[in-house]
Amino acid sequence: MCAGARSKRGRSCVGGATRGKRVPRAVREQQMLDAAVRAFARSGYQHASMDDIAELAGVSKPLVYLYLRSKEELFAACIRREVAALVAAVRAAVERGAPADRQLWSGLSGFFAHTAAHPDGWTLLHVQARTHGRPFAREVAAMREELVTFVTQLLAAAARDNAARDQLARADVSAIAHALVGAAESLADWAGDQGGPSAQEAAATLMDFAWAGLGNVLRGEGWSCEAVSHQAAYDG
Amino acid sequence: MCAGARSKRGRSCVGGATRGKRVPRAVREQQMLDAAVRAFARSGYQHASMDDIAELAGVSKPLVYLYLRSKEELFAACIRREVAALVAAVRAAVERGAPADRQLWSGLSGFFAHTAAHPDGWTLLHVQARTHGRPFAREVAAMREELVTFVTQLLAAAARDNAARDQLARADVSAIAHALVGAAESLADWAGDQGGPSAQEAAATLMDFAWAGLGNVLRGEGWSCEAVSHQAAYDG
Amino acid sequence: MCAGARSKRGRSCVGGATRGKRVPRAVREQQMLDAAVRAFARSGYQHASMDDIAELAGVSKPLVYLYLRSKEELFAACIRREVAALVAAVRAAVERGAPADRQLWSGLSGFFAHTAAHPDGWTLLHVQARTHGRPFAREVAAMREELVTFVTQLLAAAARDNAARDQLARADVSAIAHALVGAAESLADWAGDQGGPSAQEAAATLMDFAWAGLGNVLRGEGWSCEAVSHQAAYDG
Amino acid sequence: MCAGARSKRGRSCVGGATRGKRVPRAVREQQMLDAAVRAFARSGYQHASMDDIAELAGVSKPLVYLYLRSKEELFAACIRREVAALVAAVRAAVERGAPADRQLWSGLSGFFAHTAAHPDGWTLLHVQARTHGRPFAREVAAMREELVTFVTQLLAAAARDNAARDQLARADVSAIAHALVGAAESLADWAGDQGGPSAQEAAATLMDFAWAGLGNVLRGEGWSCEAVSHQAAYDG
DNA sequence: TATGAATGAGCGTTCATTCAT
DNA sequence: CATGAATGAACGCTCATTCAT
Repeated sequence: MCAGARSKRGRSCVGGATRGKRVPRAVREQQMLDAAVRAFARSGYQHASMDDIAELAGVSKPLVYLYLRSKEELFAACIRREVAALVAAVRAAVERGAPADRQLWSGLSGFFAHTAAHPDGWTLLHVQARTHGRPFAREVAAMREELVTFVTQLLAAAARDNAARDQLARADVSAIAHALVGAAESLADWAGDQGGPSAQEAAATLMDFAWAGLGNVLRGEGWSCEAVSHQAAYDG
Repeated sequence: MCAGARSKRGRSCVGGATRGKRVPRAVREQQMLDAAVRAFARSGYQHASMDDIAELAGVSKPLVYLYLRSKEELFAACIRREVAALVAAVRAAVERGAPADRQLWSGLSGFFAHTAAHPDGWTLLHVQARTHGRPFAREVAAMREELVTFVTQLLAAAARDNAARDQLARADVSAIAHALVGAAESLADWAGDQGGPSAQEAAATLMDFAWAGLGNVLRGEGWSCEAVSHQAAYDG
Repeated sequence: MCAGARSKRGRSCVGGATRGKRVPRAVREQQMLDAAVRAFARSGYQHASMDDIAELAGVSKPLVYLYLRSKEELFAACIRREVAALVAAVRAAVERGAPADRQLWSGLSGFFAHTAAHPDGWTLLHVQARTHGRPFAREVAAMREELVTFVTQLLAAAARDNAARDQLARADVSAIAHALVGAAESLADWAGDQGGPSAQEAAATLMDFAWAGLGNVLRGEGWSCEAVSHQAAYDG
Repeated sequence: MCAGARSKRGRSCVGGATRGKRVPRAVREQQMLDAAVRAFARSGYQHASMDDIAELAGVSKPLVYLYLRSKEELFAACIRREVAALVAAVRAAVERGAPADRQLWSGLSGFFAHTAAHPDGWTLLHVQARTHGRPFAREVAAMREELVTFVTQLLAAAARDNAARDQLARADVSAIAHALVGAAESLADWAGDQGGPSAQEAAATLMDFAWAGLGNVLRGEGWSCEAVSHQAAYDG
């Protein structure tokens, strides 16, 4: 593979890309996106040059421009593809119709499994996209909001079954959802390092940790800085 | 202020900087760091040019190089300053000698208060520093590890008083600490947007949410995906 | 020629370069080297800017970098080309198989003819290359050593036929070769000025001057500062 | 010495310079010239910065400007000083009134002795001054012309005593003088390297080599490319 | 479909030089 | 006599982008 490549720096093409062959557009585009996601994730948006990406994709630079117009649009296309893939993975993992906690757990499992399986994609979304200009950050923020909304709905569903539902302000639920998503992201990063937990472990830990806290809040029994109620947490 | 400025693009200087005046080196350096933190946080490392920073600081570019050697060293100096400031803020906020939960709460309050008061610094650390090269990311990672360690110790202290201490694996505590820090970061970001909660609210929500979960884990009563034990969370 | 040139300073391109046309890489490279040799020789390494050279070559600056990587490599390429050309010219001029003196004379003729025909190249080697960094100087020194060695061999060949061969220390031959090459260089410089001799004249003068001195040394009849033997030189 | 120096790179001052002391102008100027000659010779004109020179001289930069106006004038002053020193050394070495060959020999001895004793000065004149702009090269060329003229006069004096004087064209003498000076320079360079000859050896070798050749030319018995007269050189 | 050739624009960096004290 | 503070101008180099084929 990568037969005709005369890579200046000896790098080979990504995936099964073979240089010089006539290949349908759709396939070439995916090759380019593969290369770009990898390059952007590993080198950063600025440091990854169009030359690098073209070479990694096994095509000439003008072809990249022909298909993807500009570096910004290429980056945007990468983000869109990875966002779609992550959302799809989470959606597919969620067990619809199951109780809220089970849905949350399955969604988290899917999330951790996907980020672990696609580290470059996760880095692209979590690290690179936020750093380079509003439009990209917005795209990721939109996805994040989608996830937060999904979590919020699950929390609301749980609350619906609960006697204390009225005491639950919408803002509280949102805040908890944000905290939960942030915790998940943090664990996903940590899981990416060596020494971190597996996807299953991460999901389990987070559920252990979060669900009780949620119940607590729903019952209106939150920890209070005024009270000495912190005793409640570890007293039997 | 900014009297003699002949800003090419009409931008004014940051802070109380006045262009053209003779100022002692230490003062100028702080002005430069102020400008650089702002520029880096808002435009990103690559997009913020040394020209921009110099102009924002109200000095000429060579002076920036004379005092701070290079763009990389300038960025590093910014990160170091902001890391030190954030760590100091948290340290100062923690009520030493208080019970673990109270310490955690006060630390979180300090954290949220500082990030809210210094949004550019927080963006620099949380968003920009991770993206641009290992050395910077390492510096921030070290700070993060320091916070995680601090949280871990608090959790361990809480566990020590608890009957179920033996059931608590070290890894679990670490994971929870990571989750907690991630949740805090997420809330700090959210609080930075308009519409987000205040520092006090964020700290309170997170404590509500986290402390119960922690107690739950400590009691070994974690949510389990096999059991229907999720009922326990919202059942009375 | 130099049709589309919009030279900022009104300078025209070197040689037959026409700006803007698509030209094969090999040709462009030679045009660039032509321009660079000229610029370096006339302005010096530091004073000749890459902008100047690009303009003189009738191309844009990035193209120079694309083909020749950096100013240093460009300079090195110039030196290598001129070294090769000078050595080739001398080699081609030498009449192999002829007696040593005839070989020396023909070599000198070739040397003077080439330096006179390529004054910029000669300046580059003799004046500029020695001044700017070890690697360049080394390259020229290597060529010089090659010439010195060649001369040394000729002198040794002459000595071999001579009865006094044993009295000739190796160091003496080396020293004479160095002196001879230095004399040739000096004459080449002088011939470059207006008013200087032609190549033929220079070669003849130097031979007149050198060959007798050489015979003298070979016979062990050198001038001596102690003796009044200087009389021998101008006495009949 | 060099007491108050806060050299950024730990370099000490040249000679006996002591930083910060009040020192008469003439002395300071010589310190600066010492430093500049050294810096220019070793780093080249461009690479030696005014900061380096000031630091090496143990003074602040503005003082250098106060005394020597500009980098170009500083360089010119260095050249003038070194030219004067070299010319003075040669003049002092020449035994006036002695026969021409003895004068030439003593002059050469003085030349080699001085260049060996002041390698930075010699490098400045022979390598640096020619490379950087016309005015400097002219200054050195003038000195060279002075030496060539002196040699020419000696040769002419020798010829005057010779029967064949009429056959000696002025151009020939000039050419021989140029060759001789070039040979001397080449030997001076070579003597600067390790492994090269001493001043005395260089002078002796050059006289051995040159004086016979000169006599030969004066007698009109030069080597000829047409004749097979090269035999004459090494035949008894 | 695919590419070799070419460029405009900008950035990081350096340095000779000058005030104000 | 001597200097810390400050800058205008230029240069090496890179890169996204576009023709012409």
